[in-house]
Amino acid sequence: MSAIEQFTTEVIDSVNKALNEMGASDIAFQTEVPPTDAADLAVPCFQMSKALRKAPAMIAEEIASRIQVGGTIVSVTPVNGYLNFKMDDSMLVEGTVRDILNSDGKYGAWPKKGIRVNVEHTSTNPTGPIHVGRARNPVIGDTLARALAMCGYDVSTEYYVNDVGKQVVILTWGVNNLTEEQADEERERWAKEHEKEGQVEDRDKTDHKWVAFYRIANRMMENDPAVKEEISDMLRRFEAGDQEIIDTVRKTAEGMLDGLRQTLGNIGVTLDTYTWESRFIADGSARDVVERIKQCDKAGQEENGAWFVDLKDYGIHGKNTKFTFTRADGTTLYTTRDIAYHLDKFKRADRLIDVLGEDQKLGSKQLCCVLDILGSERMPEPMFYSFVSLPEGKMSTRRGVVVYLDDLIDEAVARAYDEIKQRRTDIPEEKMREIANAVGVGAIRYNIVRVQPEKQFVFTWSDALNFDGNSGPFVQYAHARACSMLKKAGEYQQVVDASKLTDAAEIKLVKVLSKLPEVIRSAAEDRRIHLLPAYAHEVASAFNQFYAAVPVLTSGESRDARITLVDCTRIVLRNVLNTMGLAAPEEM
RNA sequence: GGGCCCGUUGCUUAGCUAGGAUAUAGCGCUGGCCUUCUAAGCCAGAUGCCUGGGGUUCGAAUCCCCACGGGCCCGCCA
Repeated sequence: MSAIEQFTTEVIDSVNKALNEMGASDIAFQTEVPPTDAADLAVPCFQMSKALRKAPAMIAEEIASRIQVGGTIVSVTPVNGYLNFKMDDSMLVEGTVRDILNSDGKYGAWPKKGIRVNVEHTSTNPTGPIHVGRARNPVIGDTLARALAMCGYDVSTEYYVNDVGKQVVILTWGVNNLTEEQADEERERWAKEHEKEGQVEDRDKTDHKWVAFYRIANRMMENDPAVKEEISDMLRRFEAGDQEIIDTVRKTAEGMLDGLRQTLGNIGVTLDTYTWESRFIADGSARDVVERIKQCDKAGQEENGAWFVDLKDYGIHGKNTKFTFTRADGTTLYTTRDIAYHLDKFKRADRLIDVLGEDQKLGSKQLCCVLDILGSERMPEPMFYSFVSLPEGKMSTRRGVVVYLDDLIDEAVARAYDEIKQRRTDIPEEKMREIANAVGVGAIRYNIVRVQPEKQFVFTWSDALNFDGNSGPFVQYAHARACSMLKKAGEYQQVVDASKLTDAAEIKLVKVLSKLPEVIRSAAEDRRIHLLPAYAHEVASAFNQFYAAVPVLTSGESRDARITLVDCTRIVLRNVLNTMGLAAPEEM
């Protein structure tokens, strides 16, 4: 048990004991971390007021008078109806420092739970590069997955690749029927049209190279009846299960995915499994879903050959209650396959989390309804994020109002490189590149997770490239600073001695360090991953204050204890950074 | 027309699920700090009718209702 947990337990026990003596044993109360420094933990007495028929202030006084300090509790004072408890600093310091040193890389982590969680994220259609709007998805998904792993879950991550349907078929037609010359022309035309946005499409990556084909194909389909017929024919053959077409489309999607995967890798996101949508057509499981729904009595209804389920009993309103799961020609729909996909995922994991754009809310709810109709006891847990827009409006690849993630990465890394180049002359070029990469990518990821997913997000370059204050680089810098001090320290004795760490800045720092396990728990269990950057900033900030307040390497008899504290801070910073998917550079 | 989400200072943001003590931080702004260990830093200061209106409560940024403003959804698309 950590020092803080011990303290909390003792506070609860002592209040319970006092209430017991007062003849009120069953009264519920809460503990909270007070906003003032006057206390480490507080118990508000307002709720007890009714049952005890006394004013909160009086209750607080009476309870306080019955509590004998001891153990980790060093004082208890009644203030305005609150019981303010102070914790013994030396126990906090020694307990926390010992925990951190013993656990090291595992500090903040929780014991294995033996529960498998599958996190599906990103899953963008393989028809073009990832733009910063969609970038919220991999960053949120990957961070959540890391937090869950720290929290003791067995985590797997998964990308659902959409290789079925009109979009990819159009792209496939373009890639296979258009020439490089046509694509070059298109790129030139596009570049001219979007000159002021500075958009280049000369990247040697499939996702960027192939958008030109995609755009031409879309245009031709609208204007050229012959092309339209050709594509429609491909679609028909695809749905009929023509293996040749299915394979060709799959190949295109795979090519596209190569580019997307590179981009994801560049921001530190790798996924364990890529599941192809076409699989659920090929293995017949989508068909099975159709048959199973049809057989549920209250469920399947037919209308002009197409089948649907009426969901009005599920709290769905208006015209959304009609959920169609087959076309008139008997073929399945995206959502039907998605049901098959979720049933498949349930075989592989105990809990499923889907990271989805807010446009998927209705679809996700309908999916859950149908799973319920099919008798599933488990449900996927969706996590939604709102869209990112640009100051000039909604992001749209077609209108060219878009910032590609690759461009953002390049820009951020370049800025980080300039920054290092300015301040350091002693680091070899290759090392500088490596640090610039860590810092640039860190700034991007941090900037995305720091905002609650459900909030709307307006992308600005100045925010995304912020390296100060509440930013990734700020935290990374604190880590690098700690590493640098440890390097300079040379020989020292690792000590756990609270009598040598008594400065207010030291106590404050230790208090902050002691919170990591609870932050990890809440980030994972409550899916509040934005707590991670907030906490990381708190640690870095407390460390910087400590750094300014107290000399470390030249501090005589406190030297070893302080260096040990620096090492603890280094461990905590590195662990939070890793949980957020940010690199922890040792120098910057 | 129906439904879901968001609305905190010049800008961005925490707190809201479990209502309580002076509402959290960052950017920007003003003024200080590099002969202590990395100034991507530290210190001090100014800035808020928590969108508006009702209600519940001893007490509301937090819960309920109604407006207003912004986003998203309502295909035999994916």
